[in-house]
Amino acid sequence: MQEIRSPRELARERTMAEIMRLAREQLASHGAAALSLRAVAKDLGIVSSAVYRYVASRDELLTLLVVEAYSDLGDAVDTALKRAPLAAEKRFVLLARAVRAWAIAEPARYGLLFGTPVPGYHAPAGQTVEAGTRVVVRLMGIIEDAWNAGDITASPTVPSLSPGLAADVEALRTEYDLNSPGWLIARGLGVWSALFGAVSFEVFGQYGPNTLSDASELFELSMRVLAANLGFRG
Amino acid sequence: MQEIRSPRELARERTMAEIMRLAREQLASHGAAALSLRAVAKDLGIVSSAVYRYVASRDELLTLLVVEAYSDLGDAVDTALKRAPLAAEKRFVLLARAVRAWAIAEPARYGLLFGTPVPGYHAPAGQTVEAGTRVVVRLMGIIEDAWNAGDITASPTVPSLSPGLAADVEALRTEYDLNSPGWLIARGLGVWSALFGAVSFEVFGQYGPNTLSDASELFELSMRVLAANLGFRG
DNA sequence: TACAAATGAGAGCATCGCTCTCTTTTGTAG
DNA sequence: CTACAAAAGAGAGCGATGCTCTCATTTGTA
Repeated sequence: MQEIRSPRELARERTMAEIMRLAREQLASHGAAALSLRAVAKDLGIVSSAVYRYVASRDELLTLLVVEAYSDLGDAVDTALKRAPLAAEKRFVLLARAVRAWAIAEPARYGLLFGTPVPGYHAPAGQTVEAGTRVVVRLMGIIEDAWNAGDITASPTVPSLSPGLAADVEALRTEYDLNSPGWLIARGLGVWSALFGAVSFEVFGQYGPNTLSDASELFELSMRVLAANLGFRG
Repeated sequence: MQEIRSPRELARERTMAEIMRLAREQLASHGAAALSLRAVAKDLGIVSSAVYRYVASRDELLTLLVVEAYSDLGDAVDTALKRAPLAAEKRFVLLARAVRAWAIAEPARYGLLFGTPVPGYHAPAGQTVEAGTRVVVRLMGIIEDAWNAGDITASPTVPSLSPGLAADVEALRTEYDLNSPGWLIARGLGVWSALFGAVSFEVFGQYGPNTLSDASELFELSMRVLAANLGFRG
């Protein structure tokens, strides 16, 4: 299945990869909203208008960065779960740690994915949505496996769902072919947002300047509480 | 304590308030990073350089908006808790709903507070930090009252804290004069971040385009789970 | 080798934050 | 009531930004 690539295509791909690399650098050093096509062109040794031969607009470059970042985050999570132990709680904690570690290592790219939507920019539905679901799909997979293995204790509280939520969850269940009960899926969504809430607070500095000397310990505790919310059998 | 205000001061305050109003409008319509001093000046019927008589820089205007937004959010929470019932869980849910309602009504200002830090902008420690603590102080107050009233059941899981976290929590306890045990305070911090995680996911559209027809029901469920994490007695 | 496509250069437009100088308004002190 | 100083606004200008247009050059290939 080796695609035949002409020298032209190869050169184009190299330049494109270089543009992405420089854009990633700028993103990391100056932040998402300060990403400048002119600066990328200058770093590339190219005049600003020439970069439009490769990227249609600044927004398109942002979209490429978003998709790439989602992909890298998904890869980081997959790698962490690659040869992980079977216990659901442990797998959940590994997933959570992988998200946190990636976010701390790449705060600007994390902010691009989970921070304020950049002004005027709307992600084209198709490309980004699929890439963005990898983490939650993995999370749901862990929950699903635990449920099927009987490793989830019965719902401690609030087992019944309101009708609208029940319908939404039912749609998710059919779309992703899930076997878990509705209340578990709904809790999974809540745990999902709570996980990213903890990571965002830490990465975005919401805990304040001097309140936490070691946020990782609070994170570990919170993840254990979230795991308990899912009813994972100890 | 009526300050004597000269006509000059009054005119200045009026203009300043007008600048803030127009800035708030721009923030809402075009997003935080697109906030433009020149556009504010134009809306005000003033040339761009004249606005620098009132605001030293774009960053200073952003700081003013941040402080004002924190203040409004704090007011919204305080109002919701004003004549609230005494049950801790109910008070917690009221606080959570107030945060969510404010965030949905003012997504751009919410993003200014809890989204990606704006590029190059660093909040001056003094002004913003104090304003930013009002919600978590209220949350801790609810927890504290419940604990003192004996309305919190013993820690279901993970009662002991790792040493670093224990030290951080101890510092918080003395600073805010809290009586609650360390594990409860730590859980409060986790619930705090989880609450804002849920709100951010909804406001920033992280749940995806078609996954939730009514996010409020998922929110209600998640808040009940978080309340249970705090051990509030039903 | 000759041609066409791909690529780059350069000028230009409207916008931005911000600084500088100059003019006008405005409150107030004498 | 008038004269003056302080405050406020006007305008030009600097170095940026995203993006478009036209023109020149490079480059693979037929």
